[in-house]
Amino acid sequence: MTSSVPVSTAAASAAQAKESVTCPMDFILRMLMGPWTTYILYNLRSHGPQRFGELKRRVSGISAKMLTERLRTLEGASLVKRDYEATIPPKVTYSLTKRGHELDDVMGRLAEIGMRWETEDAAARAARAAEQLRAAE
Amino acid sequence: MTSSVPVSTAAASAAQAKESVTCPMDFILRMLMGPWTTYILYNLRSHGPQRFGELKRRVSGISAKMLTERLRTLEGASLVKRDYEATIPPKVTYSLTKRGHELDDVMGRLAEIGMRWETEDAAARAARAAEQLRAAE
DNA sequence: CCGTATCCCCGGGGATACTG
DNA sequence: CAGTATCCCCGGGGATACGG
Repeated sequence: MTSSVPVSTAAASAAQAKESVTCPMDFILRMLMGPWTTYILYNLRSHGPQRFGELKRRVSGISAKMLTERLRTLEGASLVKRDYEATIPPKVTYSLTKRGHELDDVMGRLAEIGMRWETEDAAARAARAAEQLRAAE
Repeated sequence: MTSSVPVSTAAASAAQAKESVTCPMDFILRMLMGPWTTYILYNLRSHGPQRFGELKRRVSGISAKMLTERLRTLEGASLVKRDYEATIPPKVTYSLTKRGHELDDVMGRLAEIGMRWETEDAAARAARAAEQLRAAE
């Protein structure tokens, strides 16, 4: 998700709405589609609540600016919770909200489908390669 | 999804892989996350196979360049099928592949969750507004 | 440690014009 | 009709430096 992941422009969304061809899952996908979002949610799921720096280290390559922006967005969508402890040094912990966990089974299904396709594609490639060899003989 | 939706950069993906914190659903989400992608899949689902111009009209606001690029990507991922008839004028029809339809139930679930959240949020806003009024009296 | 502020650059994507 | 080619511009996002 390094590239920009502008999902759709506001103008486009407006246009969609006008045409009343609105997509019910657009809102939620627009969220998931954000750059780095899946990595963030995935890490919060698999490693549990964690601090900003921890998360930043795990989602390798992300900039602080980007991570902050994504977390704020997810927070705004009530998918992620931010816990601030005003100790010195300060300690901020992020975790999935109840709503965030509602995506668990969908995420699981997507992961399952993704993995199945991956193996199917690998098998197809292997079959093609074998065919190539056979033809070459 | 008007904005650019570069999901993650190749570098980021590579970094992820290196850290072996790979997300199994990343591939598939990277696909769904592409700009306009959901609109396209949604339209192909609800209106069935259709021609380029038809699709372009429905996904209002999208440019020909973008639509072409997205369709090529979806084709490459075997989610969409392209049928070309060399008549004059030429006729090109796009439709979901079998694999494309494998996303149907996940899409359905996402749509359901999205709509539920929408109504929940609307209710919450209404409650808040009512509270405001009550406080103002 | 957890951010925000500033700067700057690159390329994504729209508009237009043109071809098969 | 279904694209491709060209141009051009805007802002997304990284790097750096700094504040709470």
